[in-house]
Amino acid sequence: MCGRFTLRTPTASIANLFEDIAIPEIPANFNIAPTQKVAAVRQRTQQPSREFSWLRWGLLPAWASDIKMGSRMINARSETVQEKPAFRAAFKKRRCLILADGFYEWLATPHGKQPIYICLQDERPFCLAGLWECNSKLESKPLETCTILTTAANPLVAPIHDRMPVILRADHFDQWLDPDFKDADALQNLLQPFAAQEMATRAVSRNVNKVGYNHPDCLTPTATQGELF
DNA sequence: CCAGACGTTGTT
DNA sequence: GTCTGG
DNA sequence: CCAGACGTTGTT
DNA sequence: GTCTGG
Repeated sequence: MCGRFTLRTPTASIANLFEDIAIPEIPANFNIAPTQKVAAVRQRTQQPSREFSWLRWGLLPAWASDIKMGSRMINARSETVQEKPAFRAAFKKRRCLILADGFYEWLATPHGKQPIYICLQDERPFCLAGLWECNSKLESKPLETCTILTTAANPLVAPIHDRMPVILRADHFDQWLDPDFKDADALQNLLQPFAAQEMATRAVSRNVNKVGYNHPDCLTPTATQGELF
């Protein structure tokens, strides 16, 4: 699954992914958690251009009347997302990209939970497949929220966890973002596990949840990586 | 018909 | 909003 | 996902 | 143990 991730790449490099979109300054965050604002790109219906948005992580359907519902909707299974009542409307018309450059999975060991950081081998930023919603029933201002799709773990991640977030290749951005693209099977085909040979894992400091979201020590390698599996 | 759920993960 | 269960 | 709380009453 | 908040 994906319950914590990072976005620490300098904003100028992130902007290179989207030449046509104005990207605001994005502070490095080494520990992005549910309910926080995540950096996203989306395209609204009947509007030609894409836009950058900050979205609250934890999808709250338009009809939800309890904000608690959103904090549990941090992931959507790609295998069932098109049918689930909480996600299917967003899947049809409100798909988005969530900017990231790595994510954490927690490996249970005899000595406790060991955070493992997973990113691309070249550590470049990438996009996670997301959905977004707008809810106006709860607060005076409309609340825009999102969720991250998950899929089966690839062979690199499988020893740590059986699920991983959907990473989209740049040549799939167009279809994923287009609210008028209706081919459900084609969309489903975008949600495959990312190539293991292009990714890397490393055990990192257990202080990831103590040192603070903006602290690079989140990614300090630990010495025990070889003993973990 | 109305009432109530609407989700994922990991663990047992 | 829409489906399921009673 | 993890960390932290997990309660009520009366008074300010 | 389980829920809530971040």
